[in-house]
Amino acid sequence: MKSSNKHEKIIRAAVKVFAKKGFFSARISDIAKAAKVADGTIYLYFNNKFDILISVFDEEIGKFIAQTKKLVDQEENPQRKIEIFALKHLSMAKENKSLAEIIQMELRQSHKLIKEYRKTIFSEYVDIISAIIRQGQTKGIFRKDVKPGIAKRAFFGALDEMTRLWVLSPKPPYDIEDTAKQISNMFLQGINAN
Amino acid sequence: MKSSNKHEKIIRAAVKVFAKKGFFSARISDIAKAAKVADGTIYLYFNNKFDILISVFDEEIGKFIAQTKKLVDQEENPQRKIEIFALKHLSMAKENKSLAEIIQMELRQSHKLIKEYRKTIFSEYVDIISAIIRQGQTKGIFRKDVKPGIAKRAFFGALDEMTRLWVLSPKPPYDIEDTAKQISNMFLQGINAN
DNA sequence: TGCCGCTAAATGAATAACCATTCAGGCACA
DNA sequence: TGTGCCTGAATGGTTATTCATTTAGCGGCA
Repeated sequence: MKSSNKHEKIIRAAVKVFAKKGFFSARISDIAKAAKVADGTIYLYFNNKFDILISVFDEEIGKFIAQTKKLVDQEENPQRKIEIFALKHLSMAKENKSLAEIIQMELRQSHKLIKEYRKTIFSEYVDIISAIIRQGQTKGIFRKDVKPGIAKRAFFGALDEMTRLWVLSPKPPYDIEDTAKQISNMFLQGINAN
Repeated sequence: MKSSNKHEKIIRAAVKVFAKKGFFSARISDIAKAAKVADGTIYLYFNNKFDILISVFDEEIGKFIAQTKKLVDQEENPQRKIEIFALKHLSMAKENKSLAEIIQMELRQSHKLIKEYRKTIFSEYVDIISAIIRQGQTKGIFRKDVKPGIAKRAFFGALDEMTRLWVLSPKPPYDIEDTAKQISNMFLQGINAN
């Protein structure tokens, strides 16, 4: 049995347990049980509880951001790029509900390290949006008086709030694709140059 | 010395301590020290630590929602209503940073009670927006194909994400009124009927 | 006014529970 | 038998909550 195997098993278990209980209420023994290893084994692969959380962020969220970038890069048209981003974001929330839940909850903690972490990793993600906006402004498709720094947050915030709905509800109250279309549509009309 | 005085002192101290450390890392003795009372005194006014958090929500957030409703009701024009809502929301974050911080963090916890709580109190708040949208649709000002349930979340999410920026940054990176105007402007153009 | 006794409020040290982390030993395979 | 991985009970530190004791305020009485 490869050690990497166990590392992964623990990460996967942690995603589930953190999502269900939140970081502080989750016990190491919960994670151990879910991963089917002994409590002590966890400390062979991670330094401490916090380190598990950080690893979840790094490995799972990092993967997702890379995917999104790649998808967006494959498209030329800024408007289509926006639509793709929205759809990818919401699909993630649907397909990986536990991870979405952790992003929702834990990345907003006041813990210093998490705050720093959030700034770094999320800037990278949200800046995908502002890059698209600037590109569209250069091409004359988007209004020039819209500040990319504000617009990117507005768009991300809208998607994030929809995600919250998914996370809180047992069943998706709206269709993912409809929602992505509606949100990006509204946003595109909002920043559309006449 | 009135007992209500002490209740309030504790609540105010709790807002500060929770904002700084987060609910789980905040110690009762921290709150007691900040409120200048003995640890035990807190239990004369609250059942337990969680009860303090809930009271913070009830009393402080409740106050704020009532204010917002009143402001919005005083205006007739749906577009102006939207602008007023945005400005009020962002002003709150600026003027009461600690409270905004707690809303950002704690209302997203996975704790069952908090989840329930969030649903109830936030529906009330966000439904102010959907009511405005419906009103505008009836008047023919807003697009009819926009779903109020989605649009309200998009707008709220945009504001909430800007709030997060305030909360995370030591100094507001954008001017409140500019931001409120930019966000509501973008949103209004986005849902504008032609 | 000054004193006494009573009640409610406040105190903070002691308790008790919880749980992250450690580590002495066990197991399996070469 | 030696090596490396794994185990899970024991440890120790932390902190919410309790409660025996103190303090403050008040009314009645001489």
